[in-house]
Amino acid sequence: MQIIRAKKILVNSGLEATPARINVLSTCISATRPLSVADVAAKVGSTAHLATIYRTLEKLASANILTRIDFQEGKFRYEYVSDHHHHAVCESCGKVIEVQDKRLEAIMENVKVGSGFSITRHALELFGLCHSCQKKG
Amino acid sequence: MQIIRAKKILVNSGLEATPARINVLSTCISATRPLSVADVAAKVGSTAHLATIYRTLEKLASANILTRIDFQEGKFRYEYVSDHHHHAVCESCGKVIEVQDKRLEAIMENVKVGSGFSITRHALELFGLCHSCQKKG
DNA sequence: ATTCTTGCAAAACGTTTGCAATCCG
DNA sequence: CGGATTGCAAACGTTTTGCAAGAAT
Repeated sequence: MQIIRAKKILVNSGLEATPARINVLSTCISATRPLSVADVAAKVGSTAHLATIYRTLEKLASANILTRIDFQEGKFRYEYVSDHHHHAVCESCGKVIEVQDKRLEAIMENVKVGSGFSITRHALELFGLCHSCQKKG
Repeated sequence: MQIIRAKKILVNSGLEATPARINVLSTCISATRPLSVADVAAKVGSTAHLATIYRTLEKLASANILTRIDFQEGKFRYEYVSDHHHHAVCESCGKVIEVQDKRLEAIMENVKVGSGFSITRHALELFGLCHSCQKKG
């Protein structure tokens, strides 16, 4: 459990450290992969209502404590991250691994878009088959 | 109108060239930006029921005639594309421009993911402010 | 005749919101 | 006290689905 850590993070960010928030955040910290709202709800049980989870995750994302991630499933996921990275998602079994490529980031930094856009964020997700699903054909 | 062209594309792909499909596809071909299902529905009027539009767009995407795009709005968009490219979306006014970066593609081609993923597709979207919205500050 | 496609209505999801009760500073 | 947070229920927008009617091969 990451309850103490979650509490510190909340206080550090000037957010009230309520039980609901502590539970939601510590769940995200403990997770090994980006969690959907339903995932979080299943983990926190009755300690936080679904609507509260939505509000909490949104608030934590606004505070840059969590990152909102989109695997193009028709719903969002949230991840507790320190370093910026991307994901490769297996389209067969759903396995997720983190991907980092310095060349990628270097390019992303200075993608100069012709018509003068100023880019504030980007979303890059990779999709394919993981090692074991490739063998299963 | 791109009706004749739409019809040819459908036949070429072995799909029945029904009025509903022709209307949906020619609408996408004529579009200057990725269309949501509601966008398509507004354009085709009563020539295709909403459920039919969903089914048609999905079918066209499966046949690689359209690309399904996700601007993280809670809904998908569809685009008729010949060349592979990405998008920059203005978060203020919604303006969309196409982005191409050969270095980006070159890297994407051989992102070797440690754990042996084989990458079949990727999604990259850029978000920020367009030229005129930057000035409006 | 048999398969594919469509319209319709209903339902399924994910998400948001109004409001009253409650908690916290 | 006064503002922030929560639970609840209801609503919302997008997408999917079962089914019967219709069209195509």
